[in-house]
Amino acid sequence: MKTRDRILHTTLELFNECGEPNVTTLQIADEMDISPGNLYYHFKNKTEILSELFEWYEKEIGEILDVPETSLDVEDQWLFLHLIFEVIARYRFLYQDLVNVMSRHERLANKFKKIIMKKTNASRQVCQNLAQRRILKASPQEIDALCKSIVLTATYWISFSTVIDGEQSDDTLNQGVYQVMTLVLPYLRGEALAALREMGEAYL
Amino acid sequence: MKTRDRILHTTLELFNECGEPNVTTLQIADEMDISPGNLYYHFKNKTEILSELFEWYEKEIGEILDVPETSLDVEDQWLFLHLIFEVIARYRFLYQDLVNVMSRHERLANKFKKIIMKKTNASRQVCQNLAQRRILKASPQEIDALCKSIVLTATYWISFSTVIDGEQSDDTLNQGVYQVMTLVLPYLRGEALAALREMGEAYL
DNA sequence: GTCTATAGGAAGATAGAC
DNA sequence: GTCTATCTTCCTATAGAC
Repeated sequence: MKTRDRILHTTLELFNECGEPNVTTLQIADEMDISPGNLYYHFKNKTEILSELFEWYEKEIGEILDVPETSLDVEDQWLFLHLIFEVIARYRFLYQDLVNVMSRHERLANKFKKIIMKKTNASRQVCQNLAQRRILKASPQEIDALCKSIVLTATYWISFSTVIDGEQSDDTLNQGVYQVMTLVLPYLRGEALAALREMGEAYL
Repeated sequence: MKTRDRILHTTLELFNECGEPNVTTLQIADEMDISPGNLYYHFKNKTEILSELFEWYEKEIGEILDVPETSLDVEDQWLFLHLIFEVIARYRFLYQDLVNVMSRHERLANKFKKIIMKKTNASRQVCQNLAQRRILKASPQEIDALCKSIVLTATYWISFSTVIDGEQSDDTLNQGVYQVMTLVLPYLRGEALAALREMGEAYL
């Protein structure tokens, strides 16, 4: 792996572990056993590293969100949710210092906002589709509020469980998926409700 | 007002506006037109100011949470929720850089965790009470998950709306209360459901 | 591409006069 | 109680040799 790429990977790891504001360029260089001068040969400054990591994130999340969800089975939609959670976990440094990072980088803030919108729209499509197929019963306002709750939960789940559990464990993500399930559950009817309840058991 | 108190008030304002990590002791002193030396006469360091502000927060939130909620009418419980949101808004700097601030202050992290637990217990009591009175219909697991969602939403609502709306407006808090309402709504039955729906209209 | 050395600056905190 | 001056430390970023 080229030095430039190693810098990006090391930085991502340190950001996730210590929080972006707490990581210095010297620390990154130290961790890799290169000199700070070398780091600055590859990147103009810390912001440039951050921007490139954000592009990685944008690409990965985009690839998932761009799949037309309406074509999916109900079960597949939980897989879809799982994939979203996994990307968020991989770039959790963005979420754990969200307001802070975004307040210092206006360009990223706008892009991030768009991604949140995209997520909200994706979950709205899923819900409306389920409503049409009579699997889910909810008014348009209820669907709007539900989707907001889904995105809010997905956005902050990892931070929240870090606060209450101290550290993340292996099934932090599973619990997040389960938590989103419980948001949708009361709106489901008949056999879909039973099926989801059963799936939920597996997560407990 | 004594200088010591002025420092605390000014700091709270700056923390909420700029984020705790972005506020320096010099900035606080400048804002008040005193010297940094004077500030350090009243407080040993920045952490000591933060700790005292946290004690304010702890006291204010404690006073609300210590009211026995089970004695309240359903309508009063929304007022209760509103009061919680107001305190969170007054100390929003804690919430906007939650992971960051807590990772640098272990003592505060433990206390904050306890407050989250207290909030979860309070909302569980409310829900169980409503369930006993047959106003709410949900299994114990459902109540657990619901309460987690309520606390998660209350915790991150202000941050979330900052991200999606850019700035906070006057009814950010109202929208937060509404959002929590929509979490509870699908579990309500009969006239309580209708009453809450009606209340919800007022918030839209 | 990589290193060493260092400039330049910001932030936390202290000393000592008034 | 308050000020000015200053120390120290840490971090970003650059210069110049190899």
